[in-house]
Amino acid sequence: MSSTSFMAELNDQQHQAATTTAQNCLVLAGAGCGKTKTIVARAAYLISQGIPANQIQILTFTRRAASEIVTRVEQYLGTSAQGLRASTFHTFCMYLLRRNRQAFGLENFSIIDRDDQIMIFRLLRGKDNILPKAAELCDIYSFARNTQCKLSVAIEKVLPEAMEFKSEIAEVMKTYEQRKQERSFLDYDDILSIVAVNLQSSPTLVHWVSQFCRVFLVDEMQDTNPLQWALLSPFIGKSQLFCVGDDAQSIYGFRGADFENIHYFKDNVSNAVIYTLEKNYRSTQGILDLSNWLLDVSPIQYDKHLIAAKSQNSRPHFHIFSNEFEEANWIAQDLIIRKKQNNVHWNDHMVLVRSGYAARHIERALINMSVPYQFIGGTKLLESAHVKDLLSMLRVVSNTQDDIAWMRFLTLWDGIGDVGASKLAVNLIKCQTLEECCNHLEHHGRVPQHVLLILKQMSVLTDTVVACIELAFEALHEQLAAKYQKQDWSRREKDFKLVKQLAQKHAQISEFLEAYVLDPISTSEVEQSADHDIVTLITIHSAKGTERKVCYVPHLTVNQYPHARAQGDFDAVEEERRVLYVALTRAQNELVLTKQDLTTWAMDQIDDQGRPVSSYFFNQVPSHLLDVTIHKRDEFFENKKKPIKKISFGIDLD
DNA sequence: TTGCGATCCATTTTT
DNA sequence: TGGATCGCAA
Repeated sequence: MSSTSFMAELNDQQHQAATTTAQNCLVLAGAGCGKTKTIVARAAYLISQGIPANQIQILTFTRRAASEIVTRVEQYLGTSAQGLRASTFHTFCMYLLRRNRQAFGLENFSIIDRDDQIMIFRLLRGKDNILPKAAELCDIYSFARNTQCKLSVAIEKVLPEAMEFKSEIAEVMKTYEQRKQERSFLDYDDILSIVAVNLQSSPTLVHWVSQFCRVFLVDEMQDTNPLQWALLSPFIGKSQLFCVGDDAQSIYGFRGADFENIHYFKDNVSNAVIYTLEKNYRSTQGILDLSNWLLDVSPIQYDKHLIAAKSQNSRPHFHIFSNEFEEANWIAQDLIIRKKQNNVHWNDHMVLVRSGYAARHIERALINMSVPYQFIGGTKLLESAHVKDLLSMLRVVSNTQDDIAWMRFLTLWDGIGDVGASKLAVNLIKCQTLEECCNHLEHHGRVPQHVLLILKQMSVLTDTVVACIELAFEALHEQLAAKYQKQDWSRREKDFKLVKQLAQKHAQISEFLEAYVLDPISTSEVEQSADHDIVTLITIHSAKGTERKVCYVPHLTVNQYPHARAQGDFDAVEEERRVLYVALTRAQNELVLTKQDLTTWAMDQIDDQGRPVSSYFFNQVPSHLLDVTIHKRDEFFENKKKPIKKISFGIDLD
């Protein structure tokens, strides 16, 4: 498609935004109103106006959104958009850091992921049980970094009950930062922070960046947190800012995003022009009616009322089962029936879940019934324990100072536990070369000879990543097989093939490691090539920006929407509402909701004083918005095709 | 100190 | 369901 015919597809509002002459602007757009399309169109327009594609930087919040945009750009603009960059904030910052390490005061560094962070916190925290768990400390720390707030504020927000240990927590945080400094570790937040801090203090640096980033196109603006804003704000007046967002889809509060941020845009950017996109091209009116209703009953005024451009209509279906097993099986079966009867593609179907945990039930059913699927948002290939074990060898080869990797590697061997490993690691990071490290370990005697030999071999092969992975596998496979024998080793073993496959694209170990800390890739994404016709199982957070003809939203029970953990916290419950809103608005033609509880509605939970502390979003859903089907337990077992009776649901508010 | 077995436990979301 | 944690023996 040529870019001119692509521009012709836009409606007036989209066209106006895409061709604006404003230096800075904010596009407020509801779900399905063509946000991504407008961003792509903006890029096309700027290119047609003579701005080189490689001076346009698209920023997104998640990797998935970034790759979605890349696909759309390729689809619509083809080669004319070559050189256009679309990346997450993190990848963008890494790009800057790599291009000019000195400017950011960096020599060597290793990027550590959340697991590594947790490991450090675990070491620092010790075994005494008073302090919050390592993972919780990690969350508090990260929240404080992302919102640029005081520790006490972060504790209050993330884990209020930990307030009494504030001074101890502060001590741990201080040591954590020292430790990172000593080892040249950068955590996720450091990547953004280093860039932001340097940009703010150096106009030269801002100027340098703005030369190849004349335009920033920012997607999902509502999810930007103060740290990310600090990254963008130095460019006000230097580069163009074109930001797109929807406050009703703000679901990253836990990462420090405030859904009202977007409303402050005008205050922060003096000459900003605001555009609004209101027409929804994605869904049927029935789907939008339910979505609109969900926002309407919120105490927060979202002031959103999506209107469908589509004329065809269909009400969402709500299927109720007696247990989650039947719920999951029914979904798998329904997928099969649709595929057979309607001759549709698996591709047109998506199952949206709240968490990786929730996906398991569905996954099992899909596997049992042989429905081909990919799961996006679960445990990532390069985050799985066995792969990290293997990568720990590459890490120490790449950086002998990486004590976290040393510990992971050392604890694999018999006779070395936590304590022994950390003592050894202290000595190992004093060594200058890997050779020295190996000698030290040889002397110690617990790590097998042949493994040390392989380690030495790897050190001369740092620019042959695949060979290193093969060597590492040779060194570890026996030990790993024993370690994971009870946790389906045979399946895990296959993952190493995928790792090798990924490694082929990379020349240097360090580069390979760096790339995959930021993009650990879900296992099924590697296995299944993108054009495969398969069902997508996805977490709602990963699903922003995607759409399918038929969407299933299971687990619509009490304590799931809103989630039990959010109960009693007004902001958290409202964020849950937006999460559900995002899920509902993914569907183009059909929306199928399910839950596993035969009671048609539930009581609001009541506290000691009889005040409601939580509610279930679907408690008062007007009956005309949904078609409800109740599946009795025995029906499923007796005869799957037996007609099911329809009843009305909830209170009719008409 | 390690490593195993037993018991308990709760189970968001992403870079 | 499996993951984290605890207690105990070697």
